[in-house]
Amino acid sequence: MGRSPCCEKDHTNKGAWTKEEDDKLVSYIKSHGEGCWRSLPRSAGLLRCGKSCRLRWINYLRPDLKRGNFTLEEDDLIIKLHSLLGNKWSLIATRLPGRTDNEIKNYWNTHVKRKLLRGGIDPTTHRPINESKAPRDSPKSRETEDPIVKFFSFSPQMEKKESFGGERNYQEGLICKKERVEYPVVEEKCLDLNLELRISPPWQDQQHHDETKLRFGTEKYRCNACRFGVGNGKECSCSDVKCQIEDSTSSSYSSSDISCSVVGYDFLGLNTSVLDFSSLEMI
DNA sequence: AAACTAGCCAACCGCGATTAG
DNA sequence: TCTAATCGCGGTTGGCTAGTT
Repeated sequence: MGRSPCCEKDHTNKGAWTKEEDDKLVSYIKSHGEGCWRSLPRSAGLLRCGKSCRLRWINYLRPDLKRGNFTLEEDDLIIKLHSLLGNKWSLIATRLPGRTDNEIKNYWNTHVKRKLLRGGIDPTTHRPINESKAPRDSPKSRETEDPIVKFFSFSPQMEKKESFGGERNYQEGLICKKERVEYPVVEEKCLDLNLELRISPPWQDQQHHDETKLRFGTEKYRCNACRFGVGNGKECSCSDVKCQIEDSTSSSYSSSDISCSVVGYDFLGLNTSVLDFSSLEMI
């Protein structure tokens, strides 16, 4: 019973990929598309395991990969996302277009981790090292002290009473300037983060963008799932009014004015408007 | 110039979840 | 419903390169 084996392990190459293998893989995927990694090696004439092909494509050959050094913005974003998601590299990668989970993971282990440690930040907890060693007390104190909790302990839709001030503070790690701001605290929200994550790139797939624009004459009419790549595993039909109406994360719109630009999306289980990480102050 | 060390990163390994039969 | 393969992910490793002694 069950499926047939994915590959004959005795007859597969291992180790570094050659230019010829790369070419074969690229040209095969270009003409047949991604998917069915099991049968791909044989079809493409490669003596590789499907798993190996997939890895090579995703981490190295994909045309949309961004090469070169990480920018400061990417750096910050990685730290922020890691503080929220931990070692969920694939999820983090979805927020960094052109970067792969492997690349981010490597970057984290070789650069960011060290940088945080130098600054006295525990890269695992994202808290000052001294504090990380100390036993945690009550949930209440966590709510008031944990910068991550602080960040999510307010609704971004609430009006700011004061503009952000404050200074970058390495020792404090991801210290939110928001502690200086009077925000009504939305109780308990962050203590029980819904980690059924619906997180995805903030960027817009160009083709999708073009198609939508062509259809509506504007990119305005896009559901959140599409706008943010948040599909929740459901098939996207964003160009349909139906889809827009079913967009459960919408906060307010009328049928005559459906605009994703005013609609929130569900990030970490929090209904919120667009989450702008640039508003998070970090190192 | 040679030996050693540290950093980097592509690729492998093993595991859990999902899915085909 | 069960079994086994596939897929995707995170952790780890090994080889290459650059810098230092």
